[in-house]
Amino acid sequence: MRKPCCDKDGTNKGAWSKQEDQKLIDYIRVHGEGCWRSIPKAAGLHRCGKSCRLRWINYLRPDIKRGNFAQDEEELIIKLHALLGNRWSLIAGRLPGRTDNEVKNYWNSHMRKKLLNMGIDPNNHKVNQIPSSQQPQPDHVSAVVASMNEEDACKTKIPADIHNDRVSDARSSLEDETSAGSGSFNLNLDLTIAVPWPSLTFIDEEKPRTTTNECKSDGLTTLPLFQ
DNA sequence: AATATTGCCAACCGCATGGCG
DNA sequence: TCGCCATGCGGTTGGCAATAT
Repeated sequence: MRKPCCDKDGTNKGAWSKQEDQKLIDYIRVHGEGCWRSIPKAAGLHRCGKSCRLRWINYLRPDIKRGNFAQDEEELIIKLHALLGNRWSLIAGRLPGRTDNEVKNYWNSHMRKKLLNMGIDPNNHKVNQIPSSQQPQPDHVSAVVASMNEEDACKTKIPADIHNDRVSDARSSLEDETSAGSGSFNLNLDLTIAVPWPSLTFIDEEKPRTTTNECKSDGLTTLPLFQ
């Protein structure tokens, strides 16, 4: 039986107070991120390290972009989701200032519905046989999907592994998708995306995170599958 | 005005993974 | 090679606000 990630007794749960936020911010400003398990004690917080990490990453980090998603962000999410599946951290990594939790929530509450309304299955991005023709179209979302239907768009091979672990099953599912035959459409994978900013630590030389297939050039980072 | 329903989002939980001894 | 530990990730839940009845 796995031990709990932290001592459940004596730790606060639920919403964070302003005082707690401030303590965490102050601590990280001085000491930086790292060793989340020891941060609560060091910062004088009655929280588990996991909770601190989540709070910092999803809410307190100074570079978080809050508010509605822009049109191009939506388009990017759709493309990336078609490509990667529910790899929210990877998708968020391509959206400067957005967190995986935010992208996930936005997908589940907005995008999913939007696609369904358009007669598109949000899980596999296939157009349903009986599209809901009542929907007002096309907006930019349907335009994205339409672009994904273009012939010859899917020239790109999926690399052996993008992130080594879980992406591989996204890859296999994508391969199923793209090789499924005439029933499925091809995806436009021509995505060249600028490096989001420092939070892309997995390309940091000091922390090589198994993204051996990731390439950098001219200040842009492009996943091999997007090249 | 009161109650029920729905939607959103912050936070939690459990599992997977990688590093290290 | 194995086991432990810390961290990261994705799915799920709980609580609050907005909306409908």
